[in-house]
Amino acid sequence: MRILLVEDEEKVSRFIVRGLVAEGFAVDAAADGPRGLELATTYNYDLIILDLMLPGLSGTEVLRHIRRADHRVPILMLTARDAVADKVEHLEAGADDYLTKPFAFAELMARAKALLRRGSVERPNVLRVTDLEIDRLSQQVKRAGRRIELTAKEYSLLEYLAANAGRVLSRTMIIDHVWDQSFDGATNIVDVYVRHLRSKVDDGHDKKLIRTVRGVGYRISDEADL
Amino acid sequence: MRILLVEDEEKVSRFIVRGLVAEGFAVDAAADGPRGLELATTYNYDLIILDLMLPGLSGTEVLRHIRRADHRVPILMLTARDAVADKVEHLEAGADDYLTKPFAFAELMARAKALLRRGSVERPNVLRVTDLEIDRLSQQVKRAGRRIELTAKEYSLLEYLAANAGRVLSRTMIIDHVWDQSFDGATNIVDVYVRHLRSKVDDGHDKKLIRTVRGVGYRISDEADL
DNA sequence: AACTTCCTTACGAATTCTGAATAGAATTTA
DNA sequence: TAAATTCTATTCAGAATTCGTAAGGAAGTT
Repeated sequence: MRILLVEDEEKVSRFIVRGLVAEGFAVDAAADGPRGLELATTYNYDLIILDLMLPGLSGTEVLRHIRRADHRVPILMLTARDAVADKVEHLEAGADDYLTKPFAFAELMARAKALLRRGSVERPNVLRVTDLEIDRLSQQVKRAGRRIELTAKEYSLLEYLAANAGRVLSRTMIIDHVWDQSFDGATNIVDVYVRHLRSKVDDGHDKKLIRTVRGVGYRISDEADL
Repeated sequence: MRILLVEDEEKVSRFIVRGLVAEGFAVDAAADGPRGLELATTYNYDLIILDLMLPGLSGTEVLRHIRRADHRVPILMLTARDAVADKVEHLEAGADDYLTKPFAFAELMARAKALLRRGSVERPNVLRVTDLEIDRLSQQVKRAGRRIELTAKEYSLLEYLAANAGRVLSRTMIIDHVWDQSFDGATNIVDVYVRHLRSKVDDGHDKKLIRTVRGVGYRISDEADL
């Protein structure tokens, strides 16, 4: 899951980014409006968190531009406490929810998750592929009942594969979801991490779950062949 | 434990805030009705202390709005009036208890604690993690029967971890809960306090209770591995 | 002044991330 | 079929990040 944060106050930005990353999201941060708009229109985010008061280009304008480009990405606005009148305006302009500063991070997280849930058909908390079990809340993974220790990136990749079990995911799509914008060029990072995952998830098991689809990408699946 | 105080008289407000903070609560104060209502509906408080006579929006109205939003948070009303009729009216409107000014702080505290206890099916006064015991009322901590002296911050951190035993808490969540928001995202204050706690709680014991979950945060747990 | 508490800073250690290099497998072409 | 080509697997080492810890300063208290 990839999130864009557009926030000029560096302290606040770092604070939020840190929390989101710990929750397992890939986060891009922009410190001003133009940069935020550029990122928003260049990449596909699952959620955009947008501060209203920005230098360069106001959050309001960024919001309008994004919506004009017909991006349906959920947008969570951050507003100053006294801008009550603004709220209505922005919600009409296409924001999906708002939060007044200062706010507790847990509150931001709750609203963000609510927005992320909204669009998706159903977001089960536990993913299962045969004897592989992924608990999204605690970010814990088991295979055949045994706990598997994964790093943040490994978990993020496995979750993405498992959430799309049966479908082939290209390296590009994988990078897009699991890594942040710094990965544009040619890299074999996906291959390397698939290797890591296989050694932890498949090695020692008869049934291999992570499969290569030559020329396309990777797929996790319990089915014999698709 | 988080308390919202809505009180316009600054002297009274400061007096109460100071007392509550000394008792170990995290307190937000609002000086008028609209601000109080906004805070009340935005965050989850464990208790709201609400003055009846407020500028902007009366306490009565704030009370109704909160209840209309179906918040079940306990509400303790403060008023200078002594009219029995009012009491009934407000209790019917959803207030849980009532205190007439002037009052002794001890009495406010007693009623507040009573209200906090009442709703707290899942907020036991004593937290236990194996041989670690945390008494929330006296704020006393024991490990293996031996008393442990903690500073206010240390206690607050430990209590938060123990209240969420088994769950991983991110640094951001911890800062949010134990410190004020708007902390520089780059600080390692949590790490430092975890260190303090470990030296007092875990050092000298075979079983380490406070665990690091790399890339995510910290967790207190007695289970071998979760 | 001595002590306590809170917080920052700094730096080494440990772990994770990443790109590159090489080996190997599958597919296509000759 | 053999060779060439394309794609994937695996390993490894340095970069980057994260974590643990010590030391010390600021502010308040005794």
